[in-house]
Amino acid sequence: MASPDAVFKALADPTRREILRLLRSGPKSSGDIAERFPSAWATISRHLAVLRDAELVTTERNGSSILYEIDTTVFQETVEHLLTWFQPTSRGSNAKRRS
Amino acid sequence: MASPDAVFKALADPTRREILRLLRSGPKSSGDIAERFPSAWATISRHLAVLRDAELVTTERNGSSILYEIDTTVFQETVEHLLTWFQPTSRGSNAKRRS
DNA sequence: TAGTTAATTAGCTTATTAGCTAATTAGACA
DNA sequence: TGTCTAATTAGCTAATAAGCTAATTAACTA
Repeated sequence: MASPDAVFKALADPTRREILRLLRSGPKSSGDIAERFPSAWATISRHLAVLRDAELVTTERNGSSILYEIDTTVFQETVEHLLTWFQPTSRGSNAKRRS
Repeated sequence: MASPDAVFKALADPTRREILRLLRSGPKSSGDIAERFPSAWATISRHLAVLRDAELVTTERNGSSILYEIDTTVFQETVEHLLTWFQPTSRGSNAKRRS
């Protein structure tokens, strides 16, 4: 399981968020992704490795290329993680009440 | 409005996430927060500044001290931001269909 | 097997950030 | 005003990460 650290760090970079955005329309190869960004292919490749370490994407070989696919599992866990911060513990006397 | 960049970067540090966790039980002063962490007060102070820049906390002076309070607004926006990544755009021919 | 294409890794530079101690600011209040 | 206390900012070091080009790996195909 990916650590929250890895996930938030991965999401902290705008290029990586753009890559994820791009992958919403379906799996793409490293080269396909790279050519839509001004950065060098090697740079994109490293971004992809970061996303994979964070388990935000999965890979699968398809003939001569490798397809990157968005994995929503970790997104869901992250959202749940964030949701736990929403409501105060409500044990403290200065916790605000819902109206 | 805080940028997603600032928000995710702020959340990427475990100490800052711990601080937010602590603030769930109610507003606390910089000193109160600092004494629960092994890091120096100045270090915690900088973490608090990062959280404030990301608009994850708000501050309010209370007598001789400054109270930090968690602000759930940006959390909500962030969750919504993440939710938009959940479902594929479903416009692409290789987007998976829901079963 | 040799060559070609796809992709990653190596090795470097530059920029950012976490941590520290010391110095400084900002209020509160006698 | 002068002095205490709370908190931040300054200035430093070490670690991390993004960017590049060049070198290397991995797999397909003639």
